[in-house]
This record gives sequence, C-alpha cells and structure tokens, in this order.
Amino acid sequence: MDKEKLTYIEETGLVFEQLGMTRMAGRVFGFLAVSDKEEASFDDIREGLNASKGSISGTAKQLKNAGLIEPVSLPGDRKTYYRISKMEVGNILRARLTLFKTFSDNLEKGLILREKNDEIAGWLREVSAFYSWVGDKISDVISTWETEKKNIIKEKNPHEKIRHT
Amino acid sequence: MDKEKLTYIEETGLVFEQLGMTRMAGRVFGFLAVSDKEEASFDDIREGLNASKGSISGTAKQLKNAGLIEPVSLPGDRKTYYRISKMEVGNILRARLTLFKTFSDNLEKGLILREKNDEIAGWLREVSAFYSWVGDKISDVISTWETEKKNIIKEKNPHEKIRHT
DNA sequence: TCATTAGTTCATTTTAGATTGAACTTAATG
DNA sequence: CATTAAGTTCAATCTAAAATGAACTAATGA
Repeated sequence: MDKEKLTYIEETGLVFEQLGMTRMAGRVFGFLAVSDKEEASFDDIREGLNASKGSISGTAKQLKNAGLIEPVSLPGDRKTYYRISKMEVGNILRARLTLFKTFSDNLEKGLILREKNDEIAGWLREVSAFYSWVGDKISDVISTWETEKKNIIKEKNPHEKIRHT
Repeated sequence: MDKEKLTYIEETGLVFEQLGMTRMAGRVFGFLAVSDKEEASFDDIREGLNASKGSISGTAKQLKNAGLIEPVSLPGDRKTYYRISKMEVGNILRARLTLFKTFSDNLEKGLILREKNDEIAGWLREVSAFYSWVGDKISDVISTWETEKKNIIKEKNPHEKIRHT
C-alpha cells in the first residue's frame, strides 16, 4: 500500500480518536476506505496495519457494533472478510444523541439538589432545556435527510456531471 | 456537603467524561451547580473535591476556555472565585460542529485515494455529504434557539406557574 | 522591605485504556 | 479423527493522559 494511503490511514485514526473511538478503529475504517479490494480479509487488515490479531479482533467487533463495517463470508473460504457497511448513516449520529439527553437529565438532577433559585439556576434550566430541545431537533433533521436525501444531494451539486464507469 | 450532592458531583464527572472532557472538569462544574453559595473560591472547590491545587488550577482553566465557568474577583479580596458562566449555550455546541466538517473532509480525502468507484465509494460520498449537510443544519437549529428561545421554552411549559422568589 | 497568601507550573506518579501475544476454541479438510 | 487454519480471549505490557505535590511567581499588606 502506497505512502499516501498509509498517511491517510493514520489521519483517519486521529479523526476517530476525536470522535471518541479508538485510533485503531479509525485505522481499520480508513484502510477499508482506501483499499483497492472491495473487501479485505482479517489478515489483510492485520498485515496492512502491522497490528496483532487480538487488536484487529477487538477493533472489528467495535466497528461492527457501531454499524460502520460488516463481515462478509464467502462459500468455500473459511476466512472472514470485512467491508464498510451501508447502514443508514443517520442512525450512527442518532445513537450519539442520547448524550444530549444524559446531559440534560444530569442538569435537571443538579437543579433539584441546588438550594438557591438564582440567576445561575435559571441559566442551568435554560441549558438543560436547550440540550433536550436541540436533541429532538437534530433527530428531526436526520429524519429529513432520510426522506429527502436524493433532493438534498441534487441541490448541493446541481450541475454535477454524470459519471460513466 | 451532603452525600446526595457528592454522589451527584461524581455522576457529573462521568457525564463530562462521556462528553470528552475530564472527569475533574465535570466534578468542578457539578460542584458549582449544587453549591449553596453563588460562587465558590478556588480553595472551596479544592477542599470540596479533595483535589490538589494543581488539578483545580488546570481544570479551572479548561472550563474557563470551554466557556462553562468564569472567574469572579471581589474588591479587597485576593482570592479568585468561580461561578457557572452564562455564556450563550449554543456556542458551546457550535464549537463541536467542526468535528462534523473534519470527518466529512477526511472522507473526501479517502475518496480521492480510493481506486474503485463502486457501491462503497457511493456510500462514503453519501456519508460525507450527510455530515457536511447536517453540521450546517444543526448550526441553523442553534440559531433558531438563539432568536426564539423564549417562545420555545414557553411552548414546552405552557402552564408553568410563575415563581415568586 | 519582608512575610504571607493565592494560584501556577511542571516533573513525577498514578490510573485507565489500548495493544500485544500466547493459549485456547471452533470449524473445516485430508 | 487428527491436523491445520482462523479468530477469540484474556493476562501482561505498554502508552498516554490525568492528578499530585513541591517549588515557584505574583501580588498584597504589615
């Protein structure tokens, strides 16, 4: 695999770290994204990333649970292959929205314990309301994407040439 | 400080950890949220949380940079006090939206390096478009909150009693 | 000016989490 | 039924980030 791709894979590792996943998860995803094969075997990945079997095993499970990759098995071949999953993209983000609710609930609990009903309490109430509200709104936005995505993508690139492959 | 509050403070630490900040940042925020004083001194916090000066110093800086708390100084008192900041809540979330752009850009870069223009490539293009689009939409949602929050809160609790303090 | 107090800095220690690697399980094949 | 190959599991190791605590700086005021 060429140097540019390897650099990209490492960058993807750092991006995934920012997103709260492990660096290795980003590497595996990045590897599959730029791999010249449709899907890569467990061992292709392990070799390509110079990692241990244990690490690949755990990371593959992590990415599978997150819905980002999926295993593929082929008849007459005992190996497991992996490829990037075509799972609905909105669901990946939706799963993260629980954090908004968690934060909002945490603030509510704090407000009950707080003795003073002062300016700060008012502000905390507002922050809690915001996160609760914005979580719902983002969920709506995701739904809009799901029903309208074809039109949205068209609007974004109205003059895009049709690709002949 | 009573046991319930201490439990709450620890919980808040865990919530903040989920949000990508440190546990101690959550503790400090939680402490200020349930403190019976309007603002707490550096040393109130340090004692309340049984932490070192160094830790409080670093954490206070972190929370100040994030816009979650603000220092207060009083005339004739050399101590620094902290209280929860009334910064616009939308900005805290907006700061996180750069991640969406980062992820979208990362995917675009991967698409350039990818040799096959297959189904997976199409999907990656869609994921990238989604994160770019949804980031903008969330920004719009935040703007809506900022201009409409009074109405939004009213709609949520239409029969709320007016509080006489 | 000197003593005291408040907070910062940073080298060291601690802790949590990621990675390894060897032993193990499972399943296919001769 | 033994052999081999593919993955998984988990205890040990490694790494990076967080917390400590002692030395330091800055600022007040006796």
